[in-house]
Amino acid sequence: MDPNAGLLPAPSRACPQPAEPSMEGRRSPSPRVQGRGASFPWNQVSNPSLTDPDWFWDEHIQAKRARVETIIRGMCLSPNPLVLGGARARDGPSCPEKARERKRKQDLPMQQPPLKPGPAGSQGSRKRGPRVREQLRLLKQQLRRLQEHILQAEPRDPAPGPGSAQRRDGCGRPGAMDSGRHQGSSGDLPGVEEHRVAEVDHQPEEVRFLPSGTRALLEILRKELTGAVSQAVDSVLQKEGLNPGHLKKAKLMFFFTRYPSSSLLKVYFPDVQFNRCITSQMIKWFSNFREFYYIQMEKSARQAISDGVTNPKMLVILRDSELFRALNMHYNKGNDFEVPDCFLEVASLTLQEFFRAVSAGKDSDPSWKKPIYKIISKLDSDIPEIFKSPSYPQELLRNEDPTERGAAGQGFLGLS
DNA sequence: CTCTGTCCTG
DNA sequence: CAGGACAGAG
Repeated sequence: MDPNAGLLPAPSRACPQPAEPSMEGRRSPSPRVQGRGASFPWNQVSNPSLTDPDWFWDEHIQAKRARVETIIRGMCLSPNPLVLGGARARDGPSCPEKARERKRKQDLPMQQPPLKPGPAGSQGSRKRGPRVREQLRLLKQQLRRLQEHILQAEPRDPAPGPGSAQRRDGCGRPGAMDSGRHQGSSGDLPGVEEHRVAEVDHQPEEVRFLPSGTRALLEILRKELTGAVSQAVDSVLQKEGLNPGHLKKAKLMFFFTRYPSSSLLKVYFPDVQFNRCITSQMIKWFSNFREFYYIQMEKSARQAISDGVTNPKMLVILRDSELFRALNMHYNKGNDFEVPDCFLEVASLTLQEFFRAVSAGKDSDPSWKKPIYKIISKLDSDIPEIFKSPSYPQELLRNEDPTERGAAGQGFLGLS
């Protein structure tokens, strides 16, 4: 039954954080990086001595090394420092794992506050996705290299003429330390980009006094730091998990399928790494979709009855009806997708079933909706192939603009 | 016991 | 929409 059974590593104890947090946490890392860039030591130097460049050099290298070491130390102590900021708000006893979780950790009272994931080093890294762990490992490695470069340079240049430092450790070549990453990940963070531009174009006076070799090194250091940090932030947040785009897609898929199986979901979300948590979250989405759907149907059916309608066949949902407006607003907010006819047919049928049931007084039975659910569950249609594309709703996401685009029915035609 | 799905709540 | 309780099927 469970396609996941046997595929998942048994010890997957708890689930990665749900999607919601990571969606919103996306903005938080930016200021963090900016802050670091903004407080780089050379911005604070008040009166560099031209006659004693060595002193100057040592002071700043010391300071910089201290910073880097702090970072590295931080990385070692806390395997996941970057996520703690805001992305884990709803982490905790949320996934289906929790039941077993409670069983295993018998030493923990069930009421224990779901706060800390625990001492970072010990159990923190055990459950984390191999992907993230790998990324963090790479980051540590990068920072380590950075530190080594600093240490190499520290014995100071006798006369840091143009290029002397470069020749010694190879740092002079742009990209010597790049070794194939960088790829614009830092550029993805607007704040970082701004800093880079600003500091390159308006180098503080103090920096100009530095020997060119030193300047080059500082430049590289800065790029490495901002690059590495922002890349780490990106990769950690990258959204393993579900993002708003996935939600949007799921809603559109609801027009075709009300009861998608988990295996179907896997096929239509090839970019999602499914695990128990993700799967149940997505199933939950559809459950929520259905809830809204059935509530609307029941409401409409009762309305029709009170309006004096007697023949269920009269109940057909057209694109200009109130019911359609509500549904479209819920599943297709931007009105940027053309609701398929098959959905309207199924919806009309659902409405009629509710009408019949309520008319016949079936609603006195506590489980009177069950038969209706059963009927509707057999009316799923095929989902267009395009939905199998990982980036399908991408184009639609641009129009996420909340500033209304004409209510129901009109926006689409009106704007085309 | 696990997986799904519903219901109710925030 | 997420959490959590709960029910039913397997």
